[in-house]
Amino acid sequence: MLSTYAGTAAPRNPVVAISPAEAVHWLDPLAPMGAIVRLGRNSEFVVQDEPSAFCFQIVSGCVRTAMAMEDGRRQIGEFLFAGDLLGYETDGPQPYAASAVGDVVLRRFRRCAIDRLAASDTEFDTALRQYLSGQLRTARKRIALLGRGTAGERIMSFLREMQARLCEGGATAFELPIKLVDVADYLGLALETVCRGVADLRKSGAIGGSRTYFVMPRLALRVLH
Amino acid sequence: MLSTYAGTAAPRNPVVAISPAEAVHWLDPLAPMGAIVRLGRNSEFVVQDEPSAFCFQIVSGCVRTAMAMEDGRRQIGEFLFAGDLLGYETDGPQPYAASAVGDVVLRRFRRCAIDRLAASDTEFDTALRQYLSGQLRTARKRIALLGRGTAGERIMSFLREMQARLCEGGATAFELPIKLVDVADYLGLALETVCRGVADLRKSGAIGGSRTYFVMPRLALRVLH
DNA sequence: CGGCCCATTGAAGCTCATCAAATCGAGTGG
DNA sequence: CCACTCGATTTGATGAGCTTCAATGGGCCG
Repeated sequence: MLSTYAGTAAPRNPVVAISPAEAVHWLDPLAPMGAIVRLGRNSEFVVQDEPSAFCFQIVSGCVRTAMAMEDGRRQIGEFLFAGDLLGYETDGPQPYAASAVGDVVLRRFRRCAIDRLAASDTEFDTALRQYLSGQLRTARKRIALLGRGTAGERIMSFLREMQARLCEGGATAFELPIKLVDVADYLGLALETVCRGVADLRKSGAIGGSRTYFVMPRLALRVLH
Repeated sequence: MLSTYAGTAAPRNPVVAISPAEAVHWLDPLAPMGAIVRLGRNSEFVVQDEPSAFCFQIVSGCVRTAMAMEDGRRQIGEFLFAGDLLGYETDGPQPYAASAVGDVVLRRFRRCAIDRLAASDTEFDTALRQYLSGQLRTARKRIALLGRGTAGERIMSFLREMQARLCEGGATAFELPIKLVDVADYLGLALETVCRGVADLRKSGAIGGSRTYFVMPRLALRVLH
């Protein structure tokens, strides 16, 4: 596992779009220093409680971070998609493990390479800071969701997130590449609760589609932001 | 409210301690640009959903950030104490309001002043990045706690946090300056649940003290990290 | 001494977790 | 093409943990 190739691939989901076709990503300047890594479904490439000198940019596919407790409880920290950066913020034992949800392609960097580039490249430095700020805002929204949101709200919020990540432009339909177990551990719910919640949303007409296919309504009607 | 003075005060709870007596904080280089603000109990100085051009360093006292929903539910994002920085990560409408728990003294900066200093001072830039990374790690621990922790675990985790913030050196006893309502909204619980949880911890001997006074045991025995 | 804020305790109900079993769908091999 | 298998989703029944509502008690300040 964790095979390494020399090569590049154009990252999707750019933060800065210069032109519709040729997307520029803030991590691009770092690309030459990155090794491409290809992983199969469920392979774990960051181990909980062990230090890791690496960060990863998702090139394609979906990655999850997960914190496990001794008694089997599990919390998923985030799902990452093409363009996202993983593992920068923790130097030392990693509180969350990271693994591939499906097949993924990653670009691997040493953490210090990022720090070094930040020290010399002001633009990159700003982008990194904005990235961290954004992650922090996102994490805090999730704190409110997990602290005070009902099961239905958590599920709807999750689906909106996925819509934002998985739909091109203003599209509203997507195929969810994530299993219910993972969704449940992401939302702090039981798998059955998620299943029932989704069924309820479908029966009430709040969303459309069936099984792993979702059709979201246009407007964000009162979904905990 | 929100009166402003020119003046300085030595920040407690430094991130970098050069000598025991003369503590140096990473925000110190910014101090000359900051205005001192004194606020009374419960005064709100950042309003939810409204933009704010300012960041604040807590000089003394305790501050809370809170997100409120239309139906009265409320989530507290964090409690901040002397030395902490608030409000850097969000430029634009603030998802969380900020208010004083008791009387507080703050130092106020423009957000752009921080960015400007970061661009010119490498050491400060690094410290800022480490600060953001630390906040992110903290927020993600909280996500696991709120997603999967029981009431008892949340409460114990909160008390440990407070011990870390409020106790000098290795002390284990502290007076909690925060009301149960706020603790409840911080932990995503009902205030009665917090009250009962604390009572249970006391009855079982897991902690000591009474009312707002807490005596923690020495070792961290299985408290969700 | 009275009023107020907050902590505390009790009782009842609801949401969600847990346990168990049925069903579905995608492969896989005969 | 169909039977079989395995992983995943779905549905049902029951119960635990937490919330909610209500009332009491305790400390502090005017």
